[in-house]
Amino acid sequence: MARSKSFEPEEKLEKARDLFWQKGYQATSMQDLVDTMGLNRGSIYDTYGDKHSLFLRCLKSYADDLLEEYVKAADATKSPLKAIEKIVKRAALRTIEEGKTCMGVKSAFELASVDEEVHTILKDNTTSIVSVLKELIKKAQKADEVSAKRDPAMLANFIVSNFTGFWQLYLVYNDADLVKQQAEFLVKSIKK
Amino acid sequence: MARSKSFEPEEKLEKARDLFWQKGYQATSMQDLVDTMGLNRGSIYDTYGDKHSLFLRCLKSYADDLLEEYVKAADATKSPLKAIEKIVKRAALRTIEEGKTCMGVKSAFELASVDEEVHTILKDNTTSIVSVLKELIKKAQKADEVSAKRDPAMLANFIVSNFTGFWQLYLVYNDADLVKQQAEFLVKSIKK
DNA sequence: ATTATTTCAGAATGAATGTTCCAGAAAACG
DNA sequence: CGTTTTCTGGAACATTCATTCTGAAATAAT
Repeated sequence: MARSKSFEPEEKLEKARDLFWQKGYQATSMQDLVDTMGLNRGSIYDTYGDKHSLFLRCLKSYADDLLEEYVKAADATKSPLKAIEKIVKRAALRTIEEGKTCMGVKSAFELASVDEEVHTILKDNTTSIVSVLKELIKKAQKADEVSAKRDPAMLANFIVSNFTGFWQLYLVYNDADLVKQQAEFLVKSIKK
Repeated sequence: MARSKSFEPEEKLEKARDLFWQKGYQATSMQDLVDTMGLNRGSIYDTYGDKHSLFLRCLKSYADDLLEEYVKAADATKSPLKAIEKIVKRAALRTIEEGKTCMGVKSAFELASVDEEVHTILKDNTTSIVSVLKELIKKAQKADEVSAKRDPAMLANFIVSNFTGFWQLYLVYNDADLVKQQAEFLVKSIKK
């Protein structure tokens, strides 16, 4: 019988994901991937297909993890407004602490306009995250923590689009306090 | 005597800028530039230097034009709050109407973390635009159109970072109404 | 041990890349 | 006209790229 696979595909995928995440799609070469994944060229092509397929799997995995984090944060807290606050603060912290710009945002601006598959992944993911926030906002409105006059979908999109703003500000200014300040004001804007 | 230059460097630069703007830096090849600028390879290298120098000139020209637009919009209106509103609505319209994502935002996410010169251009430009908004906010506060409690610099950054959010939302959803809605809410957030 | 399959290192391929270079045509002015 | 410079098309060059292929070593079950 045959020799069995000796590496963990998911584990190697994570290394690829981190590399794409850091460098972007185009700037990452197959040689970079061979070096970073510690895998043979042939093994990569056998297991994941070509560079583009590999990237899609990485992006999908990133998006799934991200969504899961939001879902968990939404569940973990009693007060819906507190949950929103927690999510916003968490987003600001990720911006500051992760050494590299959100893979979703980066990929959106690099590829979403020319790569239909990338666009679909990002659109679905954004929609899911917006949806989580929308439900929280509805709950917050019922609990009278957020003005009922506001459209929940609109607010949810506002929050998510502000996260992209966090990344851009931090990319340009490298100023952690500035991002925290923005996050605080975002929460204030939602409340009233 | 010598033959004089038969093309207008600034006019050709504009074509290069539009191409970089649409495709991004890495995805634009010298061959693309030769085709689009309608110029010989040698002429491009003679006049603008290599690809990277050409890109920097394009980005600088884009950034300068953008800043000028903001300055004009800030001057043209009597009421400072109306000027801010105008600028925000204008940003939303640009997002919707221009066929391509803001060159500054795109370049930021593609290059700002690895290209010091790009980073400097974008940082300076952002600072200038934030500064224009900051002055408007100060005036609006004196005219009692905006709460004096808020830090003008913080609000100015909030506005600019929301513009990036506009681009991201439109990139993902292609929904003009959504962006307009976001712009309206942004203005509301500033006022109170 | 034999056989089947996966691993690996790296060569080979073919296309695309940025850049330089060259020869000739075009233009401006004496 | 003759000289000088800039234009052009395109060849040339050296890299780099994604991808495929080769061949041998490693592994696992018969």
